[in-house]
Amino acid sequence: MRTPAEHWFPVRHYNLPLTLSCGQSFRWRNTPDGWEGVVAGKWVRLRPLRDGLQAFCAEPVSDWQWLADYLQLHVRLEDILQTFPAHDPHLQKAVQACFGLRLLRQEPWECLASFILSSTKQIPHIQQIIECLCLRFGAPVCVPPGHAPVYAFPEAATLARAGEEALRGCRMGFRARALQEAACRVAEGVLNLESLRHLDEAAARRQLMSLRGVGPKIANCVLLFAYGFPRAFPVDVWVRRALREAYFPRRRPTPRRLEAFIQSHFGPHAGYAQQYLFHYWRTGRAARRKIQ
DNA sequence: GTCCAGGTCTTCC
DNA sequence: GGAAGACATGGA
Repeated sequence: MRTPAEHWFPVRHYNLPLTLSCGQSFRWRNTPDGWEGVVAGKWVRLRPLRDGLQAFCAEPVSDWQWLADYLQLHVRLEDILQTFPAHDPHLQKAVQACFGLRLLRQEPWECLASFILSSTKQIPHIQQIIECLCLRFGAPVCVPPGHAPVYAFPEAATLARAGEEALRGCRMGFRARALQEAACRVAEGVLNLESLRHLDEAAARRQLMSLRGVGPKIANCVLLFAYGFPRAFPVDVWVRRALREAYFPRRRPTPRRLEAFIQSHFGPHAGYAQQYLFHYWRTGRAARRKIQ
């Protein structure tokens, strides 16, 4: 009989619901008992509790560092926020509205595969596709007694073997080809995702963009959410909208000028700023227009 | 029925 | 180098 494990992490300024639901990861579910997901192959339930987070696992855990790393609990949010431009009312409003939003440090393969599936899809659809993928191809993980079965994110080798047609069965459409090819490259070791940790940002981006279906946006998502490159700045439809409305209301900047603006304006933690703008624009646009 | 979604690739000028 | 269209699917 395995004994479940419980742990309390002290941390301040950590908005757990926002962090787990803001579109950087896709497998967390809000249940009456807390937020449930799979990290490092383990089923986890998380709850905000006092000045910290309470974690619950179905198996014994001797060392919780893997979860602290995933949640980036050592990061002092105030240190990051103070690097943001002081005179930027748009970003300041976004920070106020989304205070406590954090960036996670995800497993590279799951992050890469998830964002390959994200192109021109709404977040709920991405979640549906990934759930289907885990159900069909993922290994079962240990859950509490009586809990519905939960599956890990599938290994690259499993998806490589499954083939494109089987992947299409998860309703991912044309993205199946890119996912299957990426799975093959990773499974064969042609692309070594672990080795990217030792490269600089530009070199790691080039490696990721060598994959079909991975352009600058998806590469930047992986650089930011899985490898923690703090300046990586994914520009999707919402962030492009935010940048145009807030900083370029009159004329559209060239891609080169936009890139220069991003890196000079948002500073060393541009990626964090991006996530605040993304979530603020995506969720609060209608309400914000009423105020203006 | 039409539009749009955490894009990318190809073609064409 | 940049604009336009194709690519699948589902929800609003």
